[in-house]
Amino acid sequence: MTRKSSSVTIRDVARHAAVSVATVSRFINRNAPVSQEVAERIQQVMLDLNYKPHTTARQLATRRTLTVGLVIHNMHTDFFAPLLSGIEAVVSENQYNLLVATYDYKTHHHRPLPIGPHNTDGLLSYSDCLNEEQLTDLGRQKFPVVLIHRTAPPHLRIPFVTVENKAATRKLISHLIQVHGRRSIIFMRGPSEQEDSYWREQGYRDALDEHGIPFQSDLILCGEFNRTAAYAAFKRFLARKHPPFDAIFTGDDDAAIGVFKALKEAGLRVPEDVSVVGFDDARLSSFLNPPLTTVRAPTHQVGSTAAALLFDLIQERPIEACTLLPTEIVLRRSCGCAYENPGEPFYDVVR
Amino acid sequence: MTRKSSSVTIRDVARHAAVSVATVSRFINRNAPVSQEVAERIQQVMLDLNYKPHTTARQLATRRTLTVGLVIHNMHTDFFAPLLSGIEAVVSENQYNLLVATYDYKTHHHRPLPIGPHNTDGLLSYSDCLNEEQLTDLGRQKFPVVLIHRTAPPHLRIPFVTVENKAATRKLISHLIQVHGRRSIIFMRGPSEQEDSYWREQGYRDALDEHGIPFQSDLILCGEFNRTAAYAAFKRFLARKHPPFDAIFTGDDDAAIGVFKALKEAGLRVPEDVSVVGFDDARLSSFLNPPLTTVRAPTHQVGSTAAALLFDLIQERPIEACTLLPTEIVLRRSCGCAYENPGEPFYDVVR
DNA sequence: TTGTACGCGTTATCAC
DNA sequence: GTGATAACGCGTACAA
Repeated sequence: MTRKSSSVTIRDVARHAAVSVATVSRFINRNAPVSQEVAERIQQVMLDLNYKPHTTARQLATRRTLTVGLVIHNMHTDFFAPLLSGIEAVVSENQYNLLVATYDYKTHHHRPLPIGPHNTDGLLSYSDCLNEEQLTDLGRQKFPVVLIHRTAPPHLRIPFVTVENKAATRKLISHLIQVHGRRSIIFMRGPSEQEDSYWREQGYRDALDEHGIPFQSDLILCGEFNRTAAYAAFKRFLARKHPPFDAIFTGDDDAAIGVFKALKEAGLRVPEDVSVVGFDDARLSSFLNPPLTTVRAPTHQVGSTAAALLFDLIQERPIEACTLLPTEIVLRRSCGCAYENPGEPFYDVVR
Repeated sequence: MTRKSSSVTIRDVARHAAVSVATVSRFINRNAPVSQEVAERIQQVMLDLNYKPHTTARQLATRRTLTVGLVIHNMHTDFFAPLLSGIEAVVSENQYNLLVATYDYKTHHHRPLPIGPHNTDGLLSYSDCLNEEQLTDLGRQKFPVVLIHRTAPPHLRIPFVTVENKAATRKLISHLIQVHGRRSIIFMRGPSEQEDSYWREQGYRDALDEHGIPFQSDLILCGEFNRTAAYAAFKRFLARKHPPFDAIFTGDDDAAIGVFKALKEAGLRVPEDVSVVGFDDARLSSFLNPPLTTVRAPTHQVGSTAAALLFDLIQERPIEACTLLPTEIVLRRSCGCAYENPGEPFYDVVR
């Protein structure tokens, strides 16, 4: 195969510096001593020729890509930016590259995963983008994977990072009951296979139990963690025969936006008529009208922690298999709380 | 060099199927006819062995990475998600991979660009992440680059995609003057080398001229397109001896959030005392209190257009060198407008 | 400290 | 249609 290549290779450098390619390679990778004068000569030639090592060739020779991948459903949520930001910080700190792809086995299952052992050294997978079969397959190859916002299938030892959902939700629902006297609290679920949603619901049920309030399946809606779906679901709920309600846990902050709109259209006031609370403390939540009471999830930290774990895995350091990051409730006005200190800013500028 | 490699290669497939690697390669790439029975045999062996072509080796042989890169300052802005989303859609549609990196020559200039000809087939560069020298260097190598939200240095033929800033800003400022009778309008700049900010300022000046209002440099502040910086800058402005003002163009929507807070703390009402307008129509802008009057910038489309151009470049199709996407003003309440139609939703759920 | 020579997994050219 | 084999650019035993 005779191909002309315009780019300058390590061979060109070696020839101009009158040394062997091995010596140039050693100089570049600093993995074996090179005499002072030879080093200087190579350095100069590299500059003159504007030599750049060819990443792909290096990858093939070393069998390492120095790249990690992130697989995620989509990028439309407020969740995405802080998560990616946390990941990217750790990745660049480790001098690695980051490949991102949107993928969901439910819609893409006919297609192979765009990111995997063939082009990365490790993978971060968000929620249920990958199914159990895919995870099993990766596990069998001992390919480094860290799961984000989901736990690992029991037979696989895949580390994961998620946030504490249950206790925080329980605390928030208890707050609605104890402080604001709410007793008919709607719970909006997220996407069906979402673990966060499952644990939040457990917290909700626990809080009801704790206060002797019977669980009513009529008060369970599906907001899909999404403003549009939540809006539609809540409109349908209002339109049909429904039990009375005085509060809503929207599932997440994005869904709260849709609920706000539906309530507004129905002429219901927040928080006077209905308390509304969310989950995540997204970037916009404190700017909603009224500001949203919610649970703060350390999304940036979820990303950085997951990435750090992935590097531990890649470098074969011992790791923590389960990471549950702490959350805290943030009381604002939508639940009925008021700022007692009038000097406290309505708008939080610095987060 | 003797390395044990656990992965199954094209050679293994060839051996098991009793054909040559060339035939297997042809079958995989469908670039030459292969007899029916051989094809079936290869297919079966590939399944049995769970063979996956090695991307890196393929890249080295073809000299193509099937990957494009995005270089961006940081991911903290609301701007980032729709931009990336637009890019990713086109990239995956073209069966390419996307490498993302945060980089800014002003802070990273000691480090080489993590993404470039060595690991991608093309580059998208946001704003002023790369300096002219770096762009010149890439241009010399005829490496495909598309700039986002900045124009190309005049001597380089690098296509770019940005939005119409000047006319929209002029229209918005004129609206403040004509409809709301504002005449002392603060203008907040963005980061100093930001071209968007420059053109928005031209639009501002034109609007003043048009209505015979003298330009006052005392009314020019620097909000940095950032809520925290805008808050601080505006607080300083209020604290010092300053001319009277009755409206503020905040530069972008993020900065408007900081301005909202500072006004609130100063006991000034929006829009009764001061009209506030932004630029971008970020995801949260219609949810602010009051909803923000602004200019809608098609950020998702900026991303998808830039990516599409990059593929044109890579595939050597003819391209449009300059793309200026249209913007439109969005009147909400912060300028003083009210919704005339009471049925119109306060919250826009579907964008 | 340096050079030689081979291997990494694939594509593509050539001959058959 | 098919097979043998030289690239692709670099890393690294091994020998010197």
